[in-house]
Amino acid sequence: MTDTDSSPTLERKRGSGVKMVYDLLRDEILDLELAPGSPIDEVQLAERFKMSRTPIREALVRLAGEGLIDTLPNRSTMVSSIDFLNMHTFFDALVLMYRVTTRLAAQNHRPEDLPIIRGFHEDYAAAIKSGDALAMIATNAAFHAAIAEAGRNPYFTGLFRRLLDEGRRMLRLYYQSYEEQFPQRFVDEHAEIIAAITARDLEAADRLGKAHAEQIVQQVQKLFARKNQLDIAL
Amino acid sequence: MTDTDSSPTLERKRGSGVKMVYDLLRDEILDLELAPGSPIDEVQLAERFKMSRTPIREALVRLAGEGLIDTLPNRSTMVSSIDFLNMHTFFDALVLMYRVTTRLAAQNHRPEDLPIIRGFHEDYAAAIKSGDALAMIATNAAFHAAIAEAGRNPYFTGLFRRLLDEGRRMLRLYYQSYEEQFPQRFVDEHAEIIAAITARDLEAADRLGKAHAEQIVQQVQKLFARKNQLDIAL
DNA sequence: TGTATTTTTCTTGTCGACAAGTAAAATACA
DNA sequence: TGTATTTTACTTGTCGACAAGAAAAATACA
Repeated sequence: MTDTDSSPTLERKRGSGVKMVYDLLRDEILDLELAPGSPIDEVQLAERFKMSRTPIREALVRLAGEGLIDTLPNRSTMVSSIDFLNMHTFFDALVLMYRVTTRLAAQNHRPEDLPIIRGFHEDYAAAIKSGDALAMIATNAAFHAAIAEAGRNPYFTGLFRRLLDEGRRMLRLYYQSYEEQFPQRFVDEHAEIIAAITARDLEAADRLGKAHAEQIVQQVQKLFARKNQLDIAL
Repeated sequence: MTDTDSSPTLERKRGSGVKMVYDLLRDEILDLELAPGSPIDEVQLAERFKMSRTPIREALVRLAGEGLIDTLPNRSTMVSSIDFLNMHTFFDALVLMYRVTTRLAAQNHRPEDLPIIRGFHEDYAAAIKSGDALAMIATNAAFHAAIAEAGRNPYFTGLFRRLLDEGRRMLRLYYQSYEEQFPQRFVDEHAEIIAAITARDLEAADRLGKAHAEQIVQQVQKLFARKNQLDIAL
């Protein structure tokens, strides 16, 4: 292995470019660094990442497949908007997935899953304590995603992940302007959920998952209502 | 608009190429004309469709996003295999989606949805009568997809459509060698489901959707068991 | 003859250039 | 001055060619 390469940062491994662009754009979209409706320009991205348009294009096709960007044929492509009118369909799906993934975790989890779940549980508790709203969102999502993985149904985990992503985007929109606390109660509920999963108590897991999801949805809706009220007042 | 074009078939509209390739390959995969594991060669497809590899590639990226093909980096890409080991996760998801979409249809359907649903119901009855197994699969899927649309939750309809696609592929595998009848009973159950939706009876819709789904799953599993038994005997 | 190494072949990944299509700008016309 | 039409500018879609990586084939060596 002769080390004659002089520019290590410029030379990426073949195929790593699309993944990098995909991951980065995905994060920027979900973190609202790229606001909904923002135009996405291929040549601009090509210059930014110092590669040709081809791999950029592939990343964009993937993102479009997940509904994160919208493409108008022959015209432009932009970050997809958040559909507030049909938010209830989102909440319906979210609650059901919370329920079913928690139940399946109680049924199908393996011993090695529990430490992972507990780890995210502690991260979440820490986020609550520190008052970092964005960390709360992230760790809560990670906690429930880990539970879903332990349930071992890829169809459900797939949908659930998409919903959590979309939720991340929506919450980010509101937490930009507010510092809000998720109540301590959520931490206790997480602990109960872990107990039910560990005990393989399907019914309890189902019930707790549903109740917890509805709590969260209520909290979010309360947040939205207050925000809208303020918007109207201003 | 001067009509100087001499070769109408060769000149496709800009952007229509990827859709054509995508749709066609998708159908071929779901109909098992392309068997699971079949290699997919870009240049071969490019020659077949008389276009460059670029639009072919875009179609393949889309198909990969839906899990219909698997790509080994720098090596090959092939039609994704059917996972028989974890078929129960597929059935779990399918039953739940049958349930929830039927319930939501009872809740959210609009008058204009019912004729569409009834239309597919009649198509299904006709398929049963004619004994055409593949038509049974297709019309049954169309019937339930229409119900899901009437439920108006894009998250659920999205997952459900994917599940129905995957089911189409699995059943196609078994109906290649067998001529099997779905019982007349399924037609009656469809009629009951329509009645519950029309009456906006959520609980009945939920119950019927679940029972119907479990019937179908049982039927399919029975089919699989007999097929496997035969395979062993041979 | 059997194994390690090199060479070849084949497929995918990336590139730069060009063509088609659309929106905005500029011009013509009333 | 206001509207219709042409021109321009810019973005996306497609192409052909080349480079990188990996498997298969061929060769060298014991």
